[in-house]
This record gives sequence, structure tokens and C-alpha cells, in this order.
Amino acid sequence: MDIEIKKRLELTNCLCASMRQSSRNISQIYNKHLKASGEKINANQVSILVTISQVDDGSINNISNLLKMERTTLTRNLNVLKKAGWVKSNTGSDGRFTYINLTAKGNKVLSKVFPHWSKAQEQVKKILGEELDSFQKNLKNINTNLI
Amino acid sequence: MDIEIKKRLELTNCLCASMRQSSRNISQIYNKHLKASGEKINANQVSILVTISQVDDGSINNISNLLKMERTTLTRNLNVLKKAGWVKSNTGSDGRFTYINLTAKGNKVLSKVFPHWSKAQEQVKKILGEELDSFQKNLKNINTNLI
DNA sequence: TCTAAATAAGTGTATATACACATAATATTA
DNA sequence: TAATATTATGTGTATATACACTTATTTAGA
Repeated sequence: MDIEIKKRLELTNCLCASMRQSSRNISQIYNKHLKASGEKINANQVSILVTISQVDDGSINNISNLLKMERTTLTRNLNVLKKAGWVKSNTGSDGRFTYINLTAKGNKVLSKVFPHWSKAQEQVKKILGEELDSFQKNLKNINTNLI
Repeated sequence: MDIEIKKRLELTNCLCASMRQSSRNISQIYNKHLKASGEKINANQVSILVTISQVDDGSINNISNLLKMERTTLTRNLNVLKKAGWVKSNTGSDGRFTYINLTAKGNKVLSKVFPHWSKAQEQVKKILGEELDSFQKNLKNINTNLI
């Protein structure tokens, strides 16, 4: 017994699926541009590095809240960044906390990849055209109110 | 030497990062609702099942094009769906092709989870409000023109 | 002060994603 | 027809994601 046509039609307009698809597509664009930098880095890693660069001695919880990224996901992502030498971590006086900071190398790589990231950003902006502002507003709305 | 403030500010408005964040957030909403169905299924799997249900004997390339999902990604995702018994595959006269179809169980699970998916969809629609149409248009625009 | 609660972070496991490369089958062409 | 090109798919590897559970440290309360 097949699912009814009406339900199937509704399901094809799934906002989650569209969102994931866009996320994949946009990520690939950014990653292609970043690859041209010669650094083995991707868009997700850039956004984590930038966030870390904005906070002094941010904890894992700290950074994961700013990124709205599941803490355990961030932990795994940080391992990759540490392995690359872009990030260092150390324990504070309160032994429960792990403080995260960029290394000099991490700062350098951010500067280096910036122009390539910028090209990707421009490409996506161009596609959105005059809808850019409303689109960004919608994303912010989702990321703020969806909990 | 830290990255310049100006560049850092630009990087914090990364469309890719916002997109990925929204994608994570929305996916979690859908998955929470789907979990209430009692089926071990997620939003990504639902969207793949729906696409398969729309095509008779679609090939892997076929389905991956419709989903705009990397072929090798789809292959791995299909393995999970096969293991769950929702999808079957068979080889045609042209031995290169693998034809994908839903099983009866796959159809049944789609019907079963539909109301839960629907609640998630409503929740996200509500947040977008009157911006829904323009937002969907923008996503479609991205998914069509970003290559 | 000793114990229980609270807080911060890590690990096990499973799925999702994609690039580079490998394999298998069919079609084309010399 | 044998060699080559094309087409369809799979595999190796690495990263991303998140839920359930565990561990370690500190704080609060009896």
C-alpha cells in the first residue's frame, strides 16, 4: 500500500530537506574556494577558528554555545583543529574547564584563507541578490528561535 | 599576529556557517518529532525514502540527482535504509545499473511517520511566518543555481 | 568533613558527507 | 573482434553530527 499522493506531495516540500540540501551545496562552494588557498581547511573549520579567535580562554561549553554546535560535536571538531596545530587547549585552576585558544599558526591560516573565503561569500551573495538581507534575517531567526 | 578586526567581522557573517547552523537546528527539531513516532528514523532518511517512492526503478545516479546529494553519500545512506528493510535494490539487464525501490515496510514507515514530520514542518513554518514563501524561494534558488 | 548534587568534558556508537580512487559492465572504434 | 572509452557504482579515508552514557572535578548540604 503506497503512501497517499497528498502526503507525498507535502513531504516533497520538506523544509529540513531543502535546508540540508542548501547546506551541502553552499558548503561545497566554500570548500572549493578554500581548497585554492593550498591549505587543507574547510568552511566549518574556518567558522570554528573565527569563533575561537573572538574569545579569550573560552571553554568548550562557551564556544559550543556561540557556535550553537552540540558540545560533543565541537569536541570532535576541535581534535582535528588541534591535530592541524591551529588550536591549543589548557586546563585552568578549576580542573573541570578546558580553555581553548588559537595558536599563531591558527591565526596565520585564518588570514591566509580569508580572500578565498571572501570569493565564496561573494558568489553566494550574488545568487541571493537583493534577497540577501531577508534571507540572512530568516536564518538568524531560525537559529535564535528554534529550540 | 592576529587577524585584522575587519576581516574577522566579515567572517562572522559567513553565510555557510549560518546555513550549516540552521541545518543542524532544523534537523534536530525534525528528528525529535520523528523520534516520537517510535521508529528509528531521521529527517534525512525520510526525504530519501520519499524521493525513492516517486520514481520507479530509479538508479543511484537518478536518485542522487533528484536529491542533489553526492552519489557516494547516497550509496552509504542507502546501505542504512536497506539494513532497516525500507529499501531494496536490484540489477537490471544493463549490469551497470542498480535499481532502487521502496519495500512494503518502507512505504508503511513513511505513512506512519508522516504526522510527526508534519508537526515539525508546522513548527518551522510558524517561526518563518509570512517570510515562508520568500525563504523557500531562496532555498530553491540556491539549490538550483549554485553549481 | 563526608557525601550527594551539580558542572564540565570525554567516549561509544551510529549516521551523514564528500573527495580520490578502484572496479565492473557496456559501448565505441580502429 | 580486440583495445579503448564511457558509464555506473563501490571503497578508502577523513571529517561532521548527535544521542546516550561515562568520567572527573568542584560545590553544596547534612
